[in-house]
Amino acid sequence: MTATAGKVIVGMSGGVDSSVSALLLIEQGYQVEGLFMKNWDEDDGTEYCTAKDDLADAQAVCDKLGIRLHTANFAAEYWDNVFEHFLAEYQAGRTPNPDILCNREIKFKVFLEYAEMLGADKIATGHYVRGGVREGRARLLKGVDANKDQSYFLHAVPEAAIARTLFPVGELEKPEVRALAERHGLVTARKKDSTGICFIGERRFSDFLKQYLPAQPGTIETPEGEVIGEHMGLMYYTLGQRQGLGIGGLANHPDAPWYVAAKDLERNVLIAVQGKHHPLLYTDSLATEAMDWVAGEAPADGRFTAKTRYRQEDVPCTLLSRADGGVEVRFDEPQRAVTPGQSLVIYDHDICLGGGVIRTTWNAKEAAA
RNA sequence: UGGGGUAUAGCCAAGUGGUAAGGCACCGGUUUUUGGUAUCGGCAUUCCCAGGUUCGAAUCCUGGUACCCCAG
Repeated sequence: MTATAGKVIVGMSGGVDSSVSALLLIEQGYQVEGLFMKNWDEDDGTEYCTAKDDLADAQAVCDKLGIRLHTANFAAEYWDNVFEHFLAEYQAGRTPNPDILCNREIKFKVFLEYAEMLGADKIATGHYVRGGVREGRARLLKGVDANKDQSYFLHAVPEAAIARTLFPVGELEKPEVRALAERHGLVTARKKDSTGICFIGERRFSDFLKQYLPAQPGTIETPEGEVIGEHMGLMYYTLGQRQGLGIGGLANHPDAPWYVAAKDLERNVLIAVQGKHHPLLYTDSLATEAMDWVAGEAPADGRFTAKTRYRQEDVPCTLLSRADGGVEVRFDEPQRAVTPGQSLVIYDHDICLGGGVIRTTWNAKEAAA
């Protein structure tokens, strides 16, 4: 068994999922080594120095499992291939998802190449997805734990990389993962799930962005043009957002909270509407930039389900491919706050087919009426 | 300087003698490998100020102050 299983390098983040991934691979007979990546060099003091703790945890787990832990710093690649694009998107008024790019450009590219250099046959990560090859083509499936499924973040990873990656925890429910870690005495067993941008961590978001993008204050207005507040810069807000608008009670307006409905870049005006379900927050159609298809090519036009953001149910839609590599999608029901810059990800039941960045949205129903 | 009105938390706002609703905003926790959403909790010993009546006042009385409206 050991002779055929091969060498796997696991991306160890210092969290419970990658810890258990390493554990499972060892049990499966692989020759396992770990690799801890540091892809963000702190420049703002000691407040967010969690990377050190994470490394210590990863090391402790590897020691416990009796495997070697490598470390690598891909901060330069991260900055050039992920962060600069992230800033450019915000600058343009969109809301990017850096972790999707991070997976494609760092974890499943730079890391994969580095692992191959170390002699690995395959890599592994702690993502809640299932990989596999069928009829010669790689496939990406949702994780077994529907609540933790992370296929949304991996839809842009190329077929060849998926084919060389193992996702041990994708077959498990999160509670099982924690129980396994507990049973094997791994220090990460009860560690809180990490959140925030991968490798950067949790931040006060607009403060974080302000370090890179200068403030450009303007007014907040209702769709009718009534000025109801001031914003610090359109790039600090996203569609559907409630917190941070600072709009208190207004005479002659109801008690409901205000949400961002649109950005008027020409006038530098943020358009806000009142009530979580205001019609202007909903659209039923969208068009994307060029798509990334897991299997390398687009499926036939037709009926699928899709997500417009992480952790939302995928909902029924009709897909139409365009000649430029993008797609147009029409949802059966209008969707709330579909946001340019975020990604549309297409599913066929449990199969993640691929996705692309949302470029524009509109309402087909209104247009037809 | 004639008349009328209003003054309650950052904002909107209930409360007209019985010991300060509610909403928004904000802050904190939870959820979450983006942003956001959602959810839970916190948030006026005090009602423009000073006196007075009363067992008891944001609520009644007196005197100030500020703002608004109408009329000049």
